[in-house]
This record gives sequence, C-alpha cells and structure tokens, in this order.
Amino acid sequence: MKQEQRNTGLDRETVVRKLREHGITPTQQRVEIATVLFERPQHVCADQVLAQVNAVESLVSKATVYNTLGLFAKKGLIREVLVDPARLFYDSNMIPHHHMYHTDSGMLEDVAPGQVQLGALPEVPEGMVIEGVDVVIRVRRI
Amino acid sequence: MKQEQRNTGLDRETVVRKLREHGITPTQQRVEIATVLFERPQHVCADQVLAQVNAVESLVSKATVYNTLGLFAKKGLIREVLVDPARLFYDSNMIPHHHMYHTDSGMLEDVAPGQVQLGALPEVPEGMVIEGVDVVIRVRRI
DNA sequence: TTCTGTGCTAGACTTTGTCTAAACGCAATA
DNA sequence: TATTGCGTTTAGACAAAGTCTAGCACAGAA
Ligand SMILES: [Mn+2]
Ligand SMILES: [Mn+2]
Ligand SMILES: [Zn+2]
Ligand SMILES: [Zn+2]
Repeated sequence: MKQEQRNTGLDRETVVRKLREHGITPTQQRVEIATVLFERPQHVCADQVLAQVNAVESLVSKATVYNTLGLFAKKGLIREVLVDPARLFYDSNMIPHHHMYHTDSGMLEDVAPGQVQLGALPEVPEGMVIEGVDVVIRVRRI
Repeated sequence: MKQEQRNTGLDRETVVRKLREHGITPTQQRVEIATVLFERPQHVCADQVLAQVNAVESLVSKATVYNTLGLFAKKGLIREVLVDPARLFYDSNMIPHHHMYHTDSGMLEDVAPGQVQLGALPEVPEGMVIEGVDVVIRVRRI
C-alpha cells in the first residue's frame, strides 16, 4: 500500500491512541480504516468502508477491511447493526442508543436511549451475560 | 411435484383456511410449506424449510421456498427475524414477542413481551408508520 | 544473519438469496 | 373440444456478501 495523509478533522495521533487503548496494534491499514470510521458517527457496511478507504488510491485490500471491521467490533471500537438481511452495518457511534430503520429507503437513524423506556429485562440463564440489547424500530411510508 | 399426505397434527383443511384468511391462494406447494412452518411455533431459515419439505420426496423447488417465505412474511403469516448476519430466520409464532439470541451457540429463544417493558416509543416522522419493534437480547457464556 | 510471529494481500471459493425463461395447471371462453 | 390467459412453479444461471488460503512483507529476538 501507498501512504499519504487524508485531510480530515482527526489526526493520526488521536486515532493511534484510540486503537492502543483498545489493545489493537495500530498498523497503517487499521489507522486508515479507523480514520474513515471515526470522521463522524456513522452507519457503514464493509463495501462502503472499502470504497472510502481506497477512494484516492488503493490503500487496503478487501480481506483486510473485513478482518479489521471484525476485529474492531470484537474489541468494542465499533458495533454491528443488523437491519438489512443482505449486509451487515457497522456503527461508529458507541454511545448506547437504539435504531429506527426505514424499510423502504434503507435509511438508518439513531434513537436516543431515553426515547425508548426499556424496563426490566428478562432473567438471563445461569452462567450467561448480556452482551447487548438491540432495539430496532422499523418504519415505512404509509 | 408429487403429492402425498404428511402425518402431522395439522390437517390440510386448517392450513388451507389459514392461507385463505390471509389472502393467499392455497397451492399444493404453499400448503406443504405452511404445514411444516405451523406444525409448531419455530424459528427456521429457508434451507431448513427446503430440507424439511423435501425430506421424504422432492415436493418444492428452492425458488418456490424463497418466494413463498417472502410472500408469507409480506402477508403477515410469519415474521422475519434478524439475528444472524449470514441468514434470515422466519418465525412461525406471530404472537407479539421478543428474542434472546445466544451468540455462541446460535440458539434463539422467545421472550414474552411482558418481560421487556417497552415504554414510550420515539416520535415517528410525519407520514410514516411503525411496522414493528424488534428487541433482541444478545447473550453469551461468561 | 536467521528465525518467528503478526499482518497484509490477491484471488479463489462458499453461501445465501435472486432472477430468468420456459413450462405447467387450471379455469374461462369460443 | 380447442384456445387463450394468468398465476404459479421450476431448473439452473447468476449476483453479492463474506470467508479462506497460500504466499509475501516486515519487525523483533536470538
Ligand atoms: Mn454495501
Ligand atoms: Mn440455513
Ligand atoms: Zn447508530
Ligand atoms: Zn420467536
């Protein structure tokens, strides 16, 4: 891969620190991908990341994009969002929140956690922990 | 396709009536698929339906299984469940409920709606309606 | 310098699901 | 009876998301 700076609000330092804080070795490619992801809170799928990262020149391979997104999700840097049966979205906004999905347009919006009152959760089986609670409100045009 | 009776608790009459009630023309294949689905409330993906329907002898093609599951979902006979990014599950239990998904084993359990207190939902944009609210509690072994 | 481990890569491959074009089934008409 | 029409089914080609493999690069340790 070639290397060149991307003009964004995030400097390399900040991104590298963020990766280190999550126990991730900050390679050239991972920094490149993280820079795209954290430019702003967003919902993106693998191919969009691949396209954005390689917009100017080819910097990262498909395999690495998939591997890296998987790694970031496992390490708690980003979050998987399941709304479209055809592809997996990743959410670079880790502040707890829910989603509103527009089934006809494919649009995905954040919903502040306060807007959905989640009361008592069910008993979790012995020896198990809750990894997360996903609430998706599916809406469509009348 | 060949035709032959399947020994199940559900008789053909009941299934045919159910399809008609939802505005679906009860063809041989649709009845076959519905019989598998409604033997008991369950979560199944397309290939499981394909396999079950054709267990004894080839009764329904792949294309028809996919088309029919899509049709049934659209007509409100069954419900899509998105928990596994690799495949779409269908739920033959239409009584409103939520889900607990065991991420390591792939197991999917029902959660009674009373066990999750969903308070106020967010404002829905003008001209849109809520199609459904899906709550998935992801759990894993400690 | 050589060895070792981690990461990256192209491209083959797998799997889920969709599409197409032809054939089928059946009822209504001629 | 023959014909037409329409919705349905079908095999198999196809598309797209995602995974896997085998080789290479590179850094640090010995
Ligand atoms: Mn995409
Ligand atoms: Mn399956
Ligand atoms: Zn979000
Ligand atoms: Zn269920």
